[in-house]
Amino acid sequence: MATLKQIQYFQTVAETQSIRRAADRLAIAQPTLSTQLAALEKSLGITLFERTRRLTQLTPAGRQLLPAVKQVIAQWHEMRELAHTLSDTAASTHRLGVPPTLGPYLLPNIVPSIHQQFDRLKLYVREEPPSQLETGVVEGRYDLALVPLPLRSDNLTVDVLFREPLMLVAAREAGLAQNGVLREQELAGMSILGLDERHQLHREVQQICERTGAVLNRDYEGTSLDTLRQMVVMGMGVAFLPALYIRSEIHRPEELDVIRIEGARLYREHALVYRPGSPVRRLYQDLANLVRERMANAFADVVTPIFDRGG
Amino acid sequence: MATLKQIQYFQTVAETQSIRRAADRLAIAQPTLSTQLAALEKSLGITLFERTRRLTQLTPAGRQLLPAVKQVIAQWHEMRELAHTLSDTAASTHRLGVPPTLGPYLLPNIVPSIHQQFDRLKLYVREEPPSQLETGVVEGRYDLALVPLPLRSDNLTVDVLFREPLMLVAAREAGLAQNGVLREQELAGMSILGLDERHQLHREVQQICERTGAVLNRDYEGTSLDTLRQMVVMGMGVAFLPALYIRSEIHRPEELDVIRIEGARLYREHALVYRPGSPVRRLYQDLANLVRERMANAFADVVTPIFDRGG
DNA sequence: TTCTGTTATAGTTTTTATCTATATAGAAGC
DNA sequence: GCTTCTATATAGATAAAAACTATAACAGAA
Repeated sequence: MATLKQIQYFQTVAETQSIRRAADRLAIAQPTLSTQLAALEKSLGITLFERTRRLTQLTPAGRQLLPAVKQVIAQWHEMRELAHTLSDTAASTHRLGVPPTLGPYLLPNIVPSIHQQFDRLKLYVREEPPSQLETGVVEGRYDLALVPLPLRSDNLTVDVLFREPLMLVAAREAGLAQNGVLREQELAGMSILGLDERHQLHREVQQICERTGAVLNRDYEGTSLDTLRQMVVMGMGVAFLPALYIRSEIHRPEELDVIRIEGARLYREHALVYRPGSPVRRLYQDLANLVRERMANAFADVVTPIFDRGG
Repeated sequence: MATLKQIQYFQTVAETQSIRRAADRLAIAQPTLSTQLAALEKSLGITLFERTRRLTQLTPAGRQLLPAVKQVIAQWHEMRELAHTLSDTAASTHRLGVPPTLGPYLLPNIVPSIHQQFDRLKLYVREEPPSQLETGVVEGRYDLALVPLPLRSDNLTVDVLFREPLMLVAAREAGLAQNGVLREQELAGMSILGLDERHQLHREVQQICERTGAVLNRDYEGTSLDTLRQMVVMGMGVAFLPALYIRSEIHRPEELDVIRIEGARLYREHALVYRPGSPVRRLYQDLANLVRERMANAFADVVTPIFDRGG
């Protein structure tokens, strides 16, 4: 079928102009080379060499085939070189999925650290709703994903990363903020703005409302955290926003009050998920740890890294 | 060592996302494929696939290696396609050497016929003195050559092609031409212009002079047939010029007389030579015949094809 | 749990690549 | 013209590998 070995033999004979010398250079016996050469010629349907006693040189057809043969060998070497580079698993491009309510506010803070620690690792990042991220990982469209807990699917490995508080945000003129703190009971009956139900945050806020007696306003729903913030600024109500978003995007505290709710378990939890069978799960565990450490070092006042659950 | 078969297997598994389906498509047993895949992964030092029960999909590293693998296979197919084209020996480029006193005046008349009969054959033509042409063929710099007889080397196959008369050419005003014919005896003592001794024609004319009693003028020697003709036109003497040259280049008979010498064996003979071991000697014999036939059909009045000697 | 479908492993057979030994045939030397 | 030298080809044997069959292991579905 014309093997790679055979075409390497071909090239060597063409270079040395001698079957014997080529056999020496290839460290094989001369008859082996003769037969392999004959086999190649037969499979190609071409006489490649003109054998005389003095020297073995290319026929016109062989001469013209040689560049193509060299191309094949060159491409093959290139492939092996690439394989060698990729044999360090941290040198590949990994497809990471992130939810739109987390990715833009988390990644800018951790991607530099990742590139610092894994200098040849590349990330291909896409945003999607968490449910699609999960199926995306299961189906192989992603290699790993950041998703909020709890998970829908149970056949993924879960490395819990950190807990992110949800803060109540209100317009300044509402005058809700005493000293930036509100007691849980005061939430009862309050009208809360949320995202539309395609977002995971919709359900999270809904559950908080059920627990605290607040009322989720379904008349107006935001399509992104930014529109939600705008709705609050315009005085349409109050909303729960994630701490990392607030830290990233709310730069004019004069317009908005950010209020911590005393006593309530108001937070969401994020995890890194990947297929249990992934041959590079060690790398993903390392990445998870890197995220936790980065959170502990630079965002301890905002989020709570979780080191001991999952994985 | 990472064989072509293995990387084809790799590609098929990547496409089908299943070892079993790939094995079916490749018409091999599934365990064979599993084993070969494992061998490839080992030799590359990479885990290429993430095997689950449901599907077998590429790892990040495998995904990035795939394009390189496809390149190798594509190049290989290209090579085989080229080989298929070249398997028709008449589809190659053959290196043809010609002497400067024949090539320019013969080739324009036969190359079209060659391309007509062997439509995919290509010729790479170079001019050199006949002695260098001979060694060129022996040493493999040429595949075949047109050379004048007799040959220096005896280890070449010789297909004699045709006999080309040498005609005496004189300036019109010399008044030598009776009815375009001169008797051999009248040459005695005549001063003949010739080419310099690097040309084969120098020796040929020298022998004619010795035989007929003419005198070769060594004071002025031409460097090409064209300069020799100019010398005759300028009245510096008379010269023997090959019939094919005369037919090609002497268009103004008013300036020059072309004279046939009665009784003298005034001609040179041309042959096609190539290495006896050449695997395409059949093609070269066909080419030789084509030249003879072309000469017989279109140049019977100028040259005499030789069908029965050599080859 | 059992059944089903997929991949991996074990053991065997077949194929192919390789070896050693030797034949063959030009080219060079005597 | 014969012998010798050197290169390639051929023959037969051996080793390596690629293929097969049978079966184990294992996850997901019924």
